[in-house]
Amino acid sequence: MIRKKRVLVGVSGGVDSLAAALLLQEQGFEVSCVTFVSWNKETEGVYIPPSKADPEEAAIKTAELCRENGFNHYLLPLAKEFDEKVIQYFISEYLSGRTPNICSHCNRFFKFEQLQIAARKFNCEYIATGHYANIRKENERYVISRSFDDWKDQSYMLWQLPQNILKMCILPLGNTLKAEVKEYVKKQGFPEQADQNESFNICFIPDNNYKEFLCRRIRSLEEILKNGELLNTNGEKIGVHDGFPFYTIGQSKNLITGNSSKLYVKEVIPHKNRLILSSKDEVFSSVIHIHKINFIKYGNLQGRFSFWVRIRGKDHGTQADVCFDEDGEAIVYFSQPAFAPAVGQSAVFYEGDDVVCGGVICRIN
RNA sequence: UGUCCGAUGGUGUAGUGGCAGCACAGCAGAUUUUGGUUCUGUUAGCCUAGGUUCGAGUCCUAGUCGGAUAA
Repeated sequence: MIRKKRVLVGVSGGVDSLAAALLLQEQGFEVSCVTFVSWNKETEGVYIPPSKADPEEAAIKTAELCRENGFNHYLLPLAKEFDEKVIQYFISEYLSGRTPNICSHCNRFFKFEQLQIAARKFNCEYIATGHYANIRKENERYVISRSFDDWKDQSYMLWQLPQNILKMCILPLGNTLKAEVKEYVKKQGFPEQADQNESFNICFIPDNNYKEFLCRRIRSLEEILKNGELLNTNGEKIGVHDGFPFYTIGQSKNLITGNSSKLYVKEVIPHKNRLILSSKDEVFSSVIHIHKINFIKYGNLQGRFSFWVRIRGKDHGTQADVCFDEDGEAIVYFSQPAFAPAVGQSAVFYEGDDVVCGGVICRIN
């Protein structure tokens, strides 16, 4: 008898990863599941509101659910790794005046990497998640492309994945609509999971207050940085702010200026704890620089190309000319100015539905 | 000191003697595997004391505060 192919599915307790596991089982895989406990009550700075489930308890419930359905299930406590790879990065980026694309970073340096490590350990040749995107092999390369469900597409968050991970990665939901996934999970006998709310926001900041998180994590941060200057584009002081890490380019919330029209953060100047504000028109940029490029569809590109570029998750994209240089950096010339590209965010390049490559925005012109 | 001008939510402003509006900020929802954006809803105000009037943010008088100006 031919041995079934083994796949390790990262399950969070939500609908999508559960659907992925069930679908793979239907397709004839031997399915094992793993749940990471990325933080717990003791993790510094993480506050779990009373309304939210304790991550350890939630993981145990997920484990029970999987085992009841005949899956192997492994529970991995990875709070230390998560802290080192994800939370530290998050903090240091904000303290440097950048805006980290934390999900994208986590997928690369924590989630998929740990899945790969666990797969080796548990003797699985494939890994899988409930992400909405597709992976196919073409010309000896593994190519990520947009999901069939245009609205749910998560290919933007996966651009950093290296070929050796993509090679062993299966995304079973790439050709399915979210509504179908919910229906499927319900039919399989999990109505409770099917009706769960979408996960959203930064996962380790359940109340979505990242300012409070930073302040809990770094003692007296607020005290040191309060009363920073708000300047207009003429260099005139028009107010004060709570500290540069709590703002990002394009932001208009939480700016008390007394100005009668809406103002947006145009520039963050960390060493002076200063924010430059302007009207919305002035926050558009035509040229951005990117680094830390990861090539997906083709190997190293050199020279000038025309691609669609997305600079945030829910961005339909902008046509742009991209010039790659020899140092692994690139300059992006948008055909139409893009609103509020922020240093630290991901720029992902598409050719049709395919992800060509991505990079981290390092400079705005 | 005289004269003139002004005072309306936290901020900036509209308001023929007839229901005090608008914008920005704030707050609350919606949306969202990142930040942010966007959308919807909502809190909150006539400097004080008199007077005229059926009725005063509006007209009159005085005061308080702010600005301008003259010596």
